[in-house]
Amino acid sequence: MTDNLPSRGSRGADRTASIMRATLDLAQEVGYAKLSVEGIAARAGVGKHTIYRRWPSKGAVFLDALLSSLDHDLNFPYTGDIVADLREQMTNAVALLASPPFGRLYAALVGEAQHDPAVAATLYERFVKPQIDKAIARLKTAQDEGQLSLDLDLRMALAILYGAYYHNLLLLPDAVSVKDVDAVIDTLFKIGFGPPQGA
Amino acid sequence: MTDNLPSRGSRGADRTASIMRATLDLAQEVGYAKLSVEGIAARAGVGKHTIYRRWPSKGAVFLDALLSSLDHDLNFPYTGDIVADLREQMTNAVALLASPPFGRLYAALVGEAQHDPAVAATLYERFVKPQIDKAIARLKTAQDEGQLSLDLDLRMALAILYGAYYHNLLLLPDAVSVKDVDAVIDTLFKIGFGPPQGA
Amino acid sequence: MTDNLPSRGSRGADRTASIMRATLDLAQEVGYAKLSVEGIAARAGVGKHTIYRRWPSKGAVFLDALLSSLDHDLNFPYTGDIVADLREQMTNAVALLASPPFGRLYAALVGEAQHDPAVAATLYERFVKPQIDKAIARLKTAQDEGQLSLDLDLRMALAILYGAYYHNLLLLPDAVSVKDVDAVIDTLFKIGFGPPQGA
Amino acid sequence: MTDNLPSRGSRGADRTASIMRATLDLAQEVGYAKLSVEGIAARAGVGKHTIYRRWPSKGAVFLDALLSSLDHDLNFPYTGDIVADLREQMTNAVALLASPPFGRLYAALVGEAQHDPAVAATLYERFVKPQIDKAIARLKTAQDEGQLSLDLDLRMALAILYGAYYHNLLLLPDAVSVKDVDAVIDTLFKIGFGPPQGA
DNA sequence: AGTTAAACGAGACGGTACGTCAGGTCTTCAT
DNA sequence: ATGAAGACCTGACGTACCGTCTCGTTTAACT
Repeated sequence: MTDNLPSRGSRGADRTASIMRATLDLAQEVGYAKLSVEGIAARAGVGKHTIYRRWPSKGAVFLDALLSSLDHDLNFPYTGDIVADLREQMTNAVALLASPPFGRLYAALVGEAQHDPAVAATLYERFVKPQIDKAIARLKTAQDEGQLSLDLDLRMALAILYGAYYHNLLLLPDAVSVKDVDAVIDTLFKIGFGPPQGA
Repeated sequence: MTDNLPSRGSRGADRTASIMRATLDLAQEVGYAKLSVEGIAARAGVGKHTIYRRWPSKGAVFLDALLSSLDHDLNFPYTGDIVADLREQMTNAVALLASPPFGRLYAALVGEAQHDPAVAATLYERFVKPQIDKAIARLKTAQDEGQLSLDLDLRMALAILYGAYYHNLLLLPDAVSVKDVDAVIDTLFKIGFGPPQGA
Repeated sequence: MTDNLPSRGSRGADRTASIMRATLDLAQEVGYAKLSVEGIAARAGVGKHTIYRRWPSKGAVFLDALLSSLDHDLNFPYTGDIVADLREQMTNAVALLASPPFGRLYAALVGEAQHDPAVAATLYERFVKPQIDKAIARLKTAQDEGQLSLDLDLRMALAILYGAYYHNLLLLPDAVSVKDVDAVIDTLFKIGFGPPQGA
Repeated sequence: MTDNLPSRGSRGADRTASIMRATLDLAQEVGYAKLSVEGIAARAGVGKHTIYRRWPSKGAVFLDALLSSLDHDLNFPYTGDIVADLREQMTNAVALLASPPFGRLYAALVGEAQHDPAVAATLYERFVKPQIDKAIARLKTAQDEGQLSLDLDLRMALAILYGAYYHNLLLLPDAVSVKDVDAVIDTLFKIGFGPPQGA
């Protein structure tokens, strides 16, 4: 969606940038629910059609605005220690996605994806799947190196690792903290769900 | 919300029931996004005001309709085996919340909660928190019985257990299956995230 | 169109009145071409839908507003002298339809009727035909009384009598004057189109 | 307006012709009300700017298209008999302006003139005034020859002669017929509005 | 023949208004 | 005196054209 710029010139890019900015600004000011294409257009000093020419819905604009704004580095490091690397990446991810102002906005985006299949598809293709692929690749390497059980279903492992974050972000009233990452990783890698060791 | 029935008589209950039914029917037919109070009123043969008198928003009606429709038993059994009991309850829960037609509707409800704080609060109070409390109680019992590590943060453990389901329901395009419950429980209780046992 | 008031109460009449007033005011201020339903609604302090509920187009609102505002007496007197009676009625009519502010507005209405068949039909039914019928009746009486030739096609005679006014109003840049009525009547009844009498 | 061709070459004339044709075609297909500069440009295979370079508004394009298409001979013959000559010219004029497809289009043009002063001015200068001037000249000759009363106000006489046609074209639902010309001329020149001759 | 400047098609652009839909409030009437 | 019906104001929707403005591309006149 970002790349359907008109091939004609650089005007398109300028408009796009101001629309993205206006979208984020407004979303933070009034919340996603009260965001409107009309409002974005007015704030960006742009005709409504200029928005509809590029995006099919308010959700799509918002998705682009949010994703392009958090184009930070969420890649996995490789130190040879899968636990340390996971902790590092997840801490970065949660710091980005759970801290103001992006936490509520990202939650709103995931929420909108439940109502709009197009947003869901784009969110998956543009953000979720790439992140999953990178994570799976790192886990696979660790598994090959003997750091993870060969019986581990990596996709399920990933859902478990990240699931706690989504569970808390989307269902609990309290904000998610980066410290929760440590709790998750310690629980999964050190403590375990089984009965006490000494038993 | 269900209980602010008019004290006058039993007519209120009838209206409420027909509104709930109309809401669910419409939600399944056109999807949550295209649901409207206007449509619900028309379908239920009821004035709009009769709905607004009871609920503050379409999300609230939908929440009531959905929760009251899945008023099934999601309690935890007690057989003395925490793994078996968790498996039993989670299987029931996922069977209910992930299978058609409730899967997408429940996802839509969680999605709406991201946009509407009132819905979020009600969903939490009426459904999420009670379920969490019951789960925590069961886990606590297991911990006291020595079936779970004393180091386990039960709230985090719960987020991990259920998180995988929410992660997959809300982010992945594929439907969630009850078989995933077994995978989660096996992964957490049997396989573990650590290096292979024999290592 | 005026009478499709809701049978429910008197609110409708109030809204209708304020819409009519706003329409006329705006039409005089900015001209018919720049009149808009949106503008009328804003000026009348009314939702657009309240207008669309009653009228199908801006032309229809304008027609109602204009016709109901000039609900003056355009009936024919009966003094026994057809020439005097025609002069009287036509003078009244032209004084109303040709003088500010109604002259240009009435011309605009006739103009709109050329673009919108619904406006044309309503204008004809509500205004043109009733006026024609009254005029024909008066002319018929005069014919029966021997004041008009029996060979006279009354419908054509009427078109000729009034035609000059419409010709000048719609085609000439200059304003139409009530004095033109005398000229028309004198030309038709006194001077005639034939060669000079003495010839 | 037709003659502000580019001094550069003959391309301009080609474009103008295709624009005129597209305008008339579209006007007949969808009616004047739904005509748009955008539609004309698309139909003519021409950029919008090419139209705006030549004409200030859709009304102006339409006026040019219509007038240049009916560039027939509406001049007055001179046989020495004013009644015959008037009958001849008016029959030609009405045959042109009242018969399909030009009748409704010409009415639409007169209608548009009521909304757009520029169209009104151009219509007057380019069509109405020249026709009036020719008619006045012919009437003046007849008056000088003793075929018309010296008391006759020729401008008013003209308005009366043509007025019936405009009255019927613009106000009545029925189509105007060339036979009406005979009725008008017979009424004015033979029958007269006065009382029966024998009286 | 090569250069240059206009006219050109295409269509993006900021706007205005369209006609529709739903939100949430308020009034009327029937039961 | 409760509730169905629905009028009402508001605000946003997504669309259609407006008239202006670049874009590159012909195209014809003038070097």
